[in-house]
Amino acid sequence: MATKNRSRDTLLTELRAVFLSRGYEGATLSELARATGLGKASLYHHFPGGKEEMAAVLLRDAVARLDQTAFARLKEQRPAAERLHRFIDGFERYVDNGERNCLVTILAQGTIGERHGAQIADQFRGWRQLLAGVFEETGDKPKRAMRQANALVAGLYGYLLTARLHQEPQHFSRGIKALKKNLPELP
Amino acid sequence: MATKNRSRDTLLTELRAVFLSRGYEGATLSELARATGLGKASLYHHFPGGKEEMAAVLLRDAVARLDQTAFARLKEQRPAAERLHRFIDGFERYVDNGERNCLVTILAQGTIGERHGAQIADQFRGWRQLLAGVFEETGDKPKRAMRQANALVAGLYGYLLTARLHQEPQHFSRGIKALKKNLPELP
DNA sequence: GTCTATACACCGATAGAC
DNA sequence: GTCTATCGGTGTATAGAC
Repeated sequence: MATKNRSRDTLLTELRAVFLSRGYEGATLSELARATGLGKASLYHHFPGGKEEMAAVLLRDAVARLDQTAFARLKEQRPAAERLHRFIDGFERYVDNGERNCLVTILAQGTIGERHGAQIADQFRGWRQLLAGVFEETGDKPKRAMRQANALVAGLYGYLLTARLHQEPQHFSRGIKALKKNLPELP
Repeated sequence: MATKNRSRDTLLTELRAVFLSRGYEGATLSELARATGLGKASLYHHFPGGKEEMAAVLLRDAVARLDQTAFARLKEQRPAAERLHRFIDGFERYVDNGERNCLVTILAQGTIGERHGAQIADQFRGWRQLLAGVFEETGDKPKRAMRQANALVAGLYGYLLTARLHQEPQHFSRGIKALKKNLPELP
């Protein structure tokens, strides 16, 4: 499994880079082929559905990565406050300290967003529930826990976006530090 | 299909809608023509530089609107805390209570972002300085004032982005309410 | 100012050899 | 699995009549 998936993982990594920097509509088959070192026809061997299938696969993959790298940490066997910190650390790693964007937000626009927007929304609502539950464990009442969950996710994505607008990757790291300060203290 | 006597503002409004929903690369001349009711060739009369000029004009226009509608309120002759509230209200209006996206963030990606990213970054750094100055007036020390400025802008854009991810426009309004609670109290 | 008609490059996608 | 060659369609952009 690991051997078989290694080359496909490499392929996905190269394709992901193109979609991240160009968006779905901006990513052309020529550029995708060049980035992978394959011919255009070869890409259709791996993705018979063409560009749209590539994006769909990468979207599912990005959601899985975000879940495993960040949100899954909220379910570990640890004190709630510690889980929150580890979640933020995971998100930081997912976006490579603010230097990489989140592919889910890129693909949530335009054609792909229209097709998979409902699924994305369901996923984020689930994550929000999970996060709010952890805040409740720290002592927050349900309503406040939900507000805290919303504020945290909005903060993470907001700093990521404004770091790009400012063209200052450090902006993200500093923001994340501030978000952590607002969290319940570690035991 | 719309009115025959269209002003330039009307034209820009129709073009803006297309770029907002499709992005720069996704907006085609055919769709831009259809949205305006003009032929493709007629668009080149108004924008000799074609699609790229349309985007450049709309980007400048969006920056000006954001400045006038939101950030300019930070310079009014009022108590600092009141100016902060009015700034947030202005931003809310700029994005139509979370139902419209900010064109600057849309065009900051892809081709246009590569060409105008430095200008956009300068603009946002200026706005950040302005905002931090107002926080200083409310009693914050420079370092904290800057953090507050960053947190506020990240919050505004973060709630705007996550509202779209959740497909819940109300998510934005609730988030804005929370942001206001963290502000210095009104006199 | 707006139109019709058109140029021509590139798009996504397929056929078929190897 | 990868390639070369090529398809039909659409993209941006222009020419020129009205």
